[in-house]
Amino acid sequence: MLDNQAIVKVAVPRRVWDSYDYSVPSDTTIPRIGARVSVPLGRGRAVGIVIGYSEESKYELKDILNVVDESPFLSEDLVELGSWMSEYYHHPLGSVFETILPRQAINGMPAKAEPEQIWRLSSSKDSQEIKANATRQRQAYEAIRDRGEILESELKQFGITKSTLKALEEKQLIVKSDVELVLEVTPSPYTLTDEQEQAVGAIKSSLNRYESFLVDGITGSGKTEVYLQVIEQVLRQGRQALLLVPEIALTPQMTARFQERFSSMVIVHSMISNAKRFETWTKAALGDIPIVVGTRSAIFTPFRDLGIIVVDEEHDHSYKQIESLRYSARDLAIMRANKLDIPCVLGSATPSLESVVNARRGRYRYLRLSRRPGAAKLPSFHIQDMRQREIKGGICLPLLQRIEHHLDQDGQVLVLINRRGHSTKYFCQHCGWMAECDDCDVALTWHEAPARSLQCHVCGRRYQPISTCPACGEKGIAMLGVGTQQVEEALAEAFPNVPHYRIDRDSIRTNRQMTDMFRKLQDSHEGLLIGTQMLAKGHHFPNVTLVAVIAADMGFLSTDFRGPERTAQLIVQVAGRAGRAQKPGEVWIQTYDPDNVDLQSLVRDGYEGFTDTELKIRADSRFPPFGQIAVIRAEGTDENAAEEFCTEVLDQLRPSDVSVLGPVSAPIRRVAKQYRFQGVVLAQSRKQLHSALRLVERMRPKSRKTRWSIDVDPSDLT
DNA sequence: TCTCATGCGCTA
DNA sequence: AGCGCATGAGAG
Repeated sequence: MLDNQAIVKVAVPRRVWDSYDYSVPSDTTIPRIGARVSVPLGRGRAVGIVIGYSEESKYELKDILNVVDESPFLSEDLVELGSWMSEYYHHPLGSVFETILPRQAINGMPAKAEPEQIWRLSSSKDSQEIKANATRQRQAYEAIRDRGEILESELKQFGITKSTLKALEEKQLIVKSDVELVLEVTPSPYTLTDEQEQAVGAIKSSLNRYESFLVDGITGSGKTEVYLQVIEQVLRQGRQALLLVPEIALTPQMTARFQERFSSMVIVHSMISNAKRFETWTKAALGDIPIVVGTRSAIFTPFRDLGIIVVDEEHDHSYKQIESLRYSARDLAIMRANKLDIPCVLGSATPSLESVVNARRGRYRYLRLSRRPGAAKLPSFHIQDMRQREIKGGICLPLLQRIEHHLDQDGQVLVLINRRGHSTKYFCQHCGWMAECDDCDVALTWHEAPARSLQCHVCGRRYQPISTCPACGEKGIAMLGVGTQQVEEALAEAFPNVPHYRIDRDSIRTNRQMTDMFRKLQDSHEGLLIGTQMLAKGHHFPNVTLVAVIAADMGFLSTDFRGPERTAQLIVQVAGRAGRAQKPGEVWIQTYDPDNVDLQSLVRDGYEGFTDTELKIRADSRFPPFGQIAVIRAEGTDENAAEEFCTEVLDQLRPSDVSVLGPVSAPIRRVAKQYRFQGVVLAQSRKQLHSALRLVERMRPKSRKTRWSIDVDPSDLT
């Protein structure tokens, strides 16, 4: 081997902690950082990413087999981000790149980007030539006509295929051409409020350098318009933009707003096919896509020249991946913006406590949008003490009367109950037996719909209903605990003439169903909506004048340190969907614990008041954002092995200057036959936390059946 | 992760 | 001895 041979450091997509060194044959051009290379690995081969170079290596090196990409597949900032993630999340470097890269990239698929096609009508012919039964063709034709011109990829989203377009093309009704990346912006139809103006100005003044902003804007205050205007500015500079959204299926108006405003945009989300994601990647990397809108994993999209990252609804927990590599896309957005020296905008009506504290400490610039454009008023909050009240379908009588009152006044009522199903307990009155999942340590939920069955809400397993108790043989089956179906049943009985709609995962499976239901509601005066947290996202309900929160206690009294935060966010988000028109709304929260401090401050001083109260509690307990936290989890079918390994890891941590709590079994001890144990690691500083975790990160359980993980900045302790 | 070497229990 | 399976280590 020659002395001066080039050596590349390659991250191989396997569960390994370090990069591997390979030599580059002298007749091969040295691959660039971020490029994929095919390398021999053990007996086989792998496609990895070049993450650096080296002068020498202590290993007997093998040559790389070939260079897959001439221009880098991952931008350099993503290569750095990958290494940073491996250290920060204490996760093997190779697995980190496995998470970052789309499947096709790991399989070595070449990154060739075909030019995007755009369709428009041809001048001469008219639509008479489309046969009456060719509904797809008509649909495509009309979409193209209505928009003037439209991307083929957008048409595909409406379910229009290449063959449909080809048929229209042959009829000479439409023509296609390659997309020229000319930015087309439809002017804003809105006049900005002073606050919006200020926010836009502040962000625009720091384009081209790193700064983070927290846009704390109540629902309806026009955060989206702020995003649109700053992104427009970034695009005018010829740079690209990344917008992260919680769950694209539930944020239709956000994507619609962007599509109306900008000509070429691509939607990426976690549900999209791998092929599509790969294509989007290669195009964004080449600079052929100006804006990418996507969920969590879109944070790993490579860009040629990214100019801004916006994280909408930054408090949303779907930004945190809760398995394997447990990253937070919101935190990575900040990291990535910092590395690229570009601004990062976090927006929310209910900012996370972390972000609130970061803003207060001056790490983020705080931008507040406290007013709604137009006359729309904010709802008022009230507590309904339900102690010693008669209860019907989970709702106490005074609240039921209030619902009646609002319905009489032609107002719609929204009832929030964050539990699917009919009854959460199914038991024998005679002997006390209760239906539980065979594979999990949880009670089964009784469902009337879509089929009468018992369901495990943890693993999804279903069971047939029974008429006699399997323990004592008596016919004494009864139910307790209220879910959406039971509330719906009770309200339908109480108000038989009012149309009611249930919104949960069982009743609404597609975005279309949601939209249809939403339309019906808009057209009618009266209406009862009963639903879960699905109500907190996406659609607004302008005719709703009363929001009734049925089971807030579960959340506020939850043992999880983030329970109250989540509950407050959910209530405020749902409240924000209501009463946007002239009618001011009311929010009533029924509770058995009216003196709860979190609840009191929420009702008295709104989300901001809640934030102050809850931050004091967090400060006292040294939990985030006033301390650094990680959770060690171990699970396996062998209960003792899992617990022992968890103990072993925690014992290794104890001597360092962190506090270690546990091991304890997880709140649900067994899920899908796996016994779960966990421990909490609390530290004063990041440095302390990470040097402690470094001691244990490479530990391996005795048996392969025991699996374990480190969760840095956990979103909850479940 | 994937692959291979090792070693143990079981059977004949 | 020979087979199947679980376990542990290494890959550059």
